[in-house]
Amino acid sequence: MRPYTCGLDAAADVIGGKWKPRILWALHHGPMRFGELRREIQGVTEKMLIQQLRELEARGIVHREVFHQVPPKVEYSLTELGMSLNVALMPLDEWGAKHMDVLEASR
Amino acid sequence: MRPYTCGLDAAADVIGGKWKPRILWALHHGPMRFGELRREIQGVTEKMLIQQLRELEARGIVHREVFHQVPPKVEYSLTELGMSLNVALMPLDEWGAKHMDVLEASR
DNA sequence: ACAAGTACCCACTAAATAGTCAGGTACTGA
DNA sequence: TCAGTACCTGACTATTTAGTGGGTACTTGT
Repeated sequence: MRPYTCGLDAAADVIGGKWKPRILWALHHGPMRFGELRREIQGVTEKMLIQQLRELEARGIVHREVFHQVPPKVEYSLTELGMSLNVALMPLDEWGAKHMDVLEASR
Repeated sequence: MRPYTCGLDAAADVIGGKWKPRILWALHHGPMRFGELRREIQGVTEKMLIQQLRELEARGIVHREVFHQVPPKVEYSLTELGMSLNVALMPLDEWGAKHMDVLEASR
């Protein structure tokens, strides 16, 4: 595991993963339950969603809160760090949105 | 190949790949030859570097210019689109740099 | 003659990542 | 009792991504 060579390198490592950007995007508007996330991010399997959420949790990006209820309720939200990450991601989102057509065409 | 759901999704697809952020970072200061890039981005293999460069070229992010000389010379540089991407990546780089210590610790 | 530098390509393997499917608990409502 | 919801876990497979080691063609330096 080589050390990060620049901030971008470190950030890429955190958001790398097929579903992480979508998760971050979904959580932008507030806390969400597991099931809500699953419905929101269509195409993701339960397993992958859990896996990616756990990774983001381990990195301190998302917070996982279990409510001891029946049926069970688990809420995921962005931490302070997660929110600051999302802020840093905004220009990138705008860039992607702006050039969406060209990008769609070239893949 | 699902359509992009948001700009972030599209952008992540473009910069996704083990070496792409490093390449973008390296080209930030101007055009570079293949060999220079290889030396700059230590740890990358020739094959991966070529592969990722080709992908970035196909996406319109980098420009490849061949000089018909012996020994051969090929120069890679950022296109307008590539430069705008790099600008959008700057906050992310800063975020990564700022939280480098926490991020290093949690992997 | 021969190694070294330049910018690659190709076949193959290994590792990382993602997906499928079956299960498991602790309930609620019919 | 039986289906249904919510939130998972673990075994296994498939796909994608990355790495290894070889080869090309040509020239300059020793």
